Amino acid sequence: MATLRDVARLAGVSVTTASRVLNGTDRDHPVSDVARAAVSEAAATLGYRRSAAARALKNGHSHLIGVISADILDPYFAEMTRGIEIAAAQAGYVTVVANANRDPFQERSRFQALREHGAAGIIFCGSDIEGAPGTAELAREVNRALKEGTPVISLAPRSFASTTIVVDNEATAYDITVHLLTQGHEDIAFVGGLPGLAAAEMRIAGYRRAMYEHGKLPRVTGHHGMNQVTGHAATEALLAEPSIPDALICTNDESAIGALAAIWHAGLRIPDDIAIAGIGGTDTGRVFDLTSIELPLGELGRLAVECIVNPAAGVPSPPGYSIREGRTT
Amino acid sequence: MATLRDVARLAGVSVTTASRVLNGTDRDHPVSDVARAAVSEAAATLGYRRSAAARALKNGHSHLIGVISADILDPYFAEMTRGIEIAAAQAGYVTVVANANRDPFQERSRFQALREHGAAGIIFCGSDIEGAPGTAELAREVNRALKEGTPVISLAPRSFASTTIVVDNEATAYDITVHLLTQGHEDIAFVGGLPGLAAAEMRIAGYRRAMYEHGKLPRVTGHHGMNQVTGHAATEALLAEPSIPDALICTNDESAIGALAAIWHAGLRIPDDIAIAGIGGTDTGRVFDLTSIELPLGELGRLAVECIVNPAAGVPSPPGYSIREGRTT
DNA sequence: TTGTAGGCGTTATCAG
DNA sequence: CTGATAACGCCTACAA
Repeated sequence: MATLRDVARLAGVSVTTASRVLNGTDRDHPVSDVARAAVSEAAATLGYRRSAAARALKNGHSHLIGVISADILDPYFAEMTRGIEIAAAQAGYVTVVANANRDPFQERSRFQALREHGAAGIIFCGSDIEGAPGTAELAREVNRALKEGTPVISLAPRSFASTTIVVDNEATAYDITVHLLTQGHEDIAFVGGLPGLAAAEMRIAGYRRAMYEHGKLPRVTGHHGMNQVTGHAATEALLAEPSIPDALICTNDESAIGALAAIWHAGLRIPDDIAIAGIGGTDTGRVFDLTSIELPLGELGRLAVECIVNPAAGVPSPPGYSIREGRTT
Repeated sequence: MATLRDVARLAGVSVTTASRVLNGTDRDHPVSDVARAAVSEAAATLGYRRSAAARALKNGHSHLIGVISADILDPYFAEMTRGIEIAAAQAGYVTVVANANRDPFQERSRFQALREHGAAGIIFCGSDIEGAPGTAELAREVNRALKEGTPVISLAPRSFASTTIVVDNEATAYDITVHLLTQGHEDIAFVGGLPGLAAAEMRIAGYRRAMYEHGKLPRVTGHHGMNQVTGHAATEALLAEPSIPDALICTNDESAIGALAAIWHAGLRIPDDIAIAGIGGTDTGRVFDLTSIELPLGELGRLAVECIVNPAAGVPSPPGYSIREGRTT
């Protein structure tokens, strides 16, 4: 690999000058046109590429943004990640993605790896499970990072302290529930979630509040998963019960798609026999024209990157959401 | 941040000894138990974290594996990426993900960024479009990397030279087509693809070959997209035509899901009115019990990592595939 | 078994 | 406008 030294030598200037040209630092440290030209040409002929490692060593941090995702396969998080990646690339950063399965130990080891690599900031996608083993250790690690000046952003409710950019989970579920209630649905079941998972529990709380306020009895089922497979299974079980609900509110779009598949497989009509609504607003939901709470997933990612790249700007307030009325309700 | 020097000082040993303990290099360079203990303790109390930047600078490459994905939202590529991430983490590498939209210019700039960061290897997920502008520049860049010893792996047919691990796209489409044909379907249409996109064109070729061999007329539609939305649109258009086929083979599972949604929306029955098959074997397909060619996506990712982490082992032969018979045919 | 010293490629500082 | 030089944190010959 050609180094800055090589370029400087070939251009007949000092490494300092070469560095200034190649970094556009020639604002404050002017460089003659002839020198600039020589450096550019030398760099081109040598195929010079700067070393991120050396710069990171010098500057104390790299242009890396770390993402710790609960599940990179879940479109909900994938859309966030995509938003992060796009914004990061625009700002000249590259995105490091880690899969952590909501396991605090995995999260911590990935977090440490990211820190070792001098990440400029680390973003958590996905909330945590109350009291899960390893939570305290992770919190300690996050705390240290914060203390040392590395921004940590959470795009979901988390039990450790960090910059948080989230939409109000309780409110989303409340709103969608009220929406179905005013459409005339009476027996609305909630499908999906994970015991202790903050975001899911908040959604259930919102659902419950809406139901109580309208004098209906809440009914939470399939509280053991957040993906298509678990949504499918939970709905199948539900359909086998003596009384089936006339509408389903699912903890997220993925569960809703699973529910939709199950209802379709059972030969029932949507929404005539059972209506379905999700929370998320992912593309998959859109193709099935799923009624859902549309969350600005990519935008959340973009905002997180903003916080890292330009910390001075302060914490942005989370963007709003809206109800997308599809033909599943 | 505590440095190796600090740890050594606190432990009362030299940096060399500290380094040896902290890297497990004390195999070839034995360290006394007391020194080892002192170093470990010092590291712990100081909260020592090694600097990936410094190591990368010293070693000439970092423990980063780059992934350039056509679309990180597409489960097909996301499953590959997940496989890569898991294998990489196991080997002590972190995964850098870049989204490139099948645009050679974007691919090139991401590729360069990855190289600047000293990636140990770079993996391409998704094939390329014949003659797309920028292809030559990207090829040149890839060539340089190869020449300088950076492994480049392609998990899809690509026009530049690189280590390639792909299943036979032509054969997969041929097989699934024959499968439907022997089930008695006569008028089978092919849905989806992108003009010039290598993987898609190969699948179409396989479909054509099977149809010709069975004396049927091929019919390719919706040749302008590979995702759920385009699959949905193409199928809607198809259903509006005077004669509708009795089966659909979709270029990938995503298109197939889109097709399924369209047929469902149209009120037709699957497979009675129209059968559907995909190619991919992603989880979403599984939930809808889609008949599909099951590709070992995660495994492909794992193999790519293998190539990078352990180049001496040589290029693995691509794993096989199988037909998954669902209830959509 | 332990330590010393040089250098990886960059950039900031300071001196022309 | 230009350049010499000193770090940044780590690894590893080489020496003891």
